[in-house]
Amino acid sequence: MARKHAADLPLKLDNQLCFAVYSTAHAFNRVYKPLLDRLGLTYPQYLVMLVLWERDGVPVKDIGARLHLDSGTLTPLLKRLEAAELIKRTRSTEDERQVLIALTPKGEALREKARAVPQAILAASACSVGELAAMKNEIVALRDRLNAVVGE
Amino acid sequence: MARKHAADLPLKLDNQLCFAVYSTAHAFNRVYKPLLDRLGLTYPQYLVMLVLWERDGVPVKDIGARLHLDSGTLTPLLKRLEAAELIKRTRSTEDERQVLIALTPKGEALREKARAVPQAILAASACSVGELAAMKNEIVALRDRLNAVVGE
DNA sequence: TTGATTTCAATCGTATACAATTAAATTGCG
DNA sequence: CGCAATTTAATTGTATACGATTGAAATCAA
Repeated sequence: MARKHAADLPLKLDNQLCFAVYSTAHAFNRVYKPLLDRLGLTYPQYLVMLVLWERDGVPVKDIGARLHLDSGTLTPLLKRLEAAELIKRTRSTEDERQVLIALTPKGEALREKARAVPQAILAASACSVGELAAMKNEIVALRDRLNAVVGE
Repeated sequence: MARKHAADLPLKLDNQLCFAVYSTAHAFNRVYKPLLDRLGLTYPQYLVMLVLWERDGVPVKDIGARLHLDSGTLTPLLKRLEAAELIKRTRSTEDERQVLIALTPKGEALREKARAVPQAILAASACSVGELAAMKNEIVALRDRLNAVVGE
């Protein structure tokens, strides 16, 4: 008996970086929710739109590589964006395996309304732009190390 | 025309802290997956077990408050842990609204196997304990500011 | 060039997440 | 006390996530 509690410290929830990241992702989601509701988007749908606003007419694969999502997640999500008339899905003629995702005019137009979102998030985080950028870089570096272990 | 691209920078995926957090949570998940498979747990199930290993016999509400999860998520998750014979769910006699969650001997025993997990994660993150703790504190501070905005 | 391999999206099954509703139990107020 | 308001889990419906499989298309190799 009288075993020291030290051995249990690594198992303490509050000591785990992963839980901090996991719960922060949820906290972000709650902040984004009312903003994205106005755009009629969920957060993953918003991420797909961000990718498309940067570059249009890309195959599903590329979106997946960018967001670390596979076709099992993206196919139904993209069908919902198509049903909302924000994107068009067309089989590539050069490579019939690929489905190319393009913005509709409505999807293009949504970009203007979306500009308000990052500003609101910045305000909610109560940080300077510089602090946010620094934290982002740290987290991305961590993410990349983790991904390297799993093998990309 | 000739509008500067500066206005688009906040909409760039790679500039967004939230995406960094979101994708890091996924990266963690991928690292945890093979470790937790050995325990027969998913990551959210592992989080519930961490809570119970700290304190046993708590109502569903308390677990939800700790993990920021509601009964819609926890009820089916806890039923699966009960089916796996890791926990027992019993209505409280003092307050029949509450369901108390207690570890079974099997659930208690799993704790020993779980000790290997945090070590493996530490190795995968390729950081010192001090760096991880510092990053965790920063992220938790951010999370708490975000939660304050939403109102808890 | 054919045949095996690989690639890509879709599909299926399981497991979170969360909003909204429900039902039962408890609390609190007049 | 007595009833309204609140609390707690469970339920329902929608939307991710991801592993595994499938089928079609493209590539590679012999």
